[in-house]
Amino acid sequence: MPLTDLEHTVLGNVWKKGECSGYEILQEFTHSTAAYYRSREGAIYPLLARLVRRRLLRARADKQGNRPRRLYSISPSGLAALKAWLAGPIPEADATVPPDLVRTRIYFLGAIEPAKRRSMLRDAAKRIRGQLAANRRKLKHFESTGNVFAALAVEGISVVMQARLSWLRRVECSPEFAAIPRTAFSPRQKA
Amino acid sequence: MPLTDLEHTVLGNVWKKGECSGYEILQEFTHSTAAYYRSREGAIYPLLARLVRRRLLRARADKQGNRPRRLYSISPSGLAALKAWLAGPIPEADATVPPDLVRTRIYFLGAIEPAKRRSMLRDAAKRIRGQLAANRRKLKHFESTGNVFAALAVEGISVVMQARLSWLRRVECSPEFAAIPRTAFSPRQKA
DNA sequence: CCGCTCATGTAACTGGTTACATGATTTA
DNA sequence: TAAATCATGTAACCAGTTACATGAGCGG
Repeated sequence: MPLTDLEHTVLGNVWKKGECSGYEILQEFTHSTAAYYRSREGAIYPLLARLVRRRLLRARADKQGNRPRRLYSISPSGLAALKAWLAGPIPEADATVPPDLVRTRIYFLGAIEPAKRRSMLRDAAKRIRGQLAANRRKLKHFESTGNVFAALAVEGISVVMQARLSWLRRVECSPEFAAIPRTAFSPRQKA
Repeated sequence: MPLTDLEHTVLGNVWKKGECSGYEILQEFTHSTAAYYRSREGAIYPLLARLVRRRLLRARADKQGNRPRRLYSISPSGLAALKAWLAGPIPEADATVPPDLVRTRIYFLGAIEPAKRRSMLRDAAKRIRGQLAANRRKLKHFESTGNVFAALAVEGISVVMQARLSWLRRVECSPEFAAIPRTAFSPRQKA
């Protein structure tokens, strides 16, 4: 059975960190700025056990430190699986637009009155700007530590967030955001 | 219990279409360009039944047409739920970066050799360009039918896809895509 | 000694996926 | 008449969520 996206991502994280505890991996996910990756213990610990069972990760007990913990490292077959995922063809689904619940809301925004549409847009833009600020800090950190690929990925986050913002500004200027509300059964109604 | 994102989206679709069959809603999802929304019968039909049970949708049998089918329409409380979702504050998670498996791959791209990195980027860019072309057709369609909010949403897709593409081009120009491969345990190694 | 972080789990649940089943009607 | 599409489901499964449990060490 093929690995899930989350499994590939954990595999990649263990490769990138080198030998590390489950808790460290967990932190990486819970502290992620991207909500998508904020996984919990209930996801990560069983997943690590799964990858060990499949011999993609190796685990050993660490008694050196103060607290007892299990240290994971990637196995040769794990590295092979990671490389296959990275070098293999991009699944068509991974190239489609990522889900965006703000965009989805706008698709249905005709259902509420113009004043509320505008406040919704302002709210969305404000939150996205906040995300962008946090992102810039992250980028600086990765650049200063020479983590080149992480920096490139974070740049990718920034350009997408900026694109979303500039699009929201364009939406705000659209005539529909001052016009009379359009109702469900007269979708062709024009100003 | 609050509605899921998919439930809100279906609710919105029924509002937008007016009275319609489960199959029509299903088509909307299976034919979506965004992989995220490509739900199957097993998701949509039980979901519709759930919304009917919660009185957010109404169902009636249609015997007029050739094939027997159930027609769904949004109820007053359903419309209220939709409006509350649209006008309510954007959850912080919905404002974070959408997941992007291409970006995730790039985060770990140091694991494969430069030649493979480049071919991966070319592959990703090619597929995203294909998506963009399909998108332009959709935009034209919505513009010509006066579906203003759908057109705005599709514009949102376009700007994000273009941002991803321009970012991929920048990544391709980065020195790491010609340099010697970086390994897991010497992440600070520089050209 | 109280609360926080480190550290590892488990048990119940559930939304959505996969895959199958069924039958009628239209189109080639 | 065969294939495609319309149309509606169900049953098994499973990854990930929610929520809880536990205990050790550390800082104030």
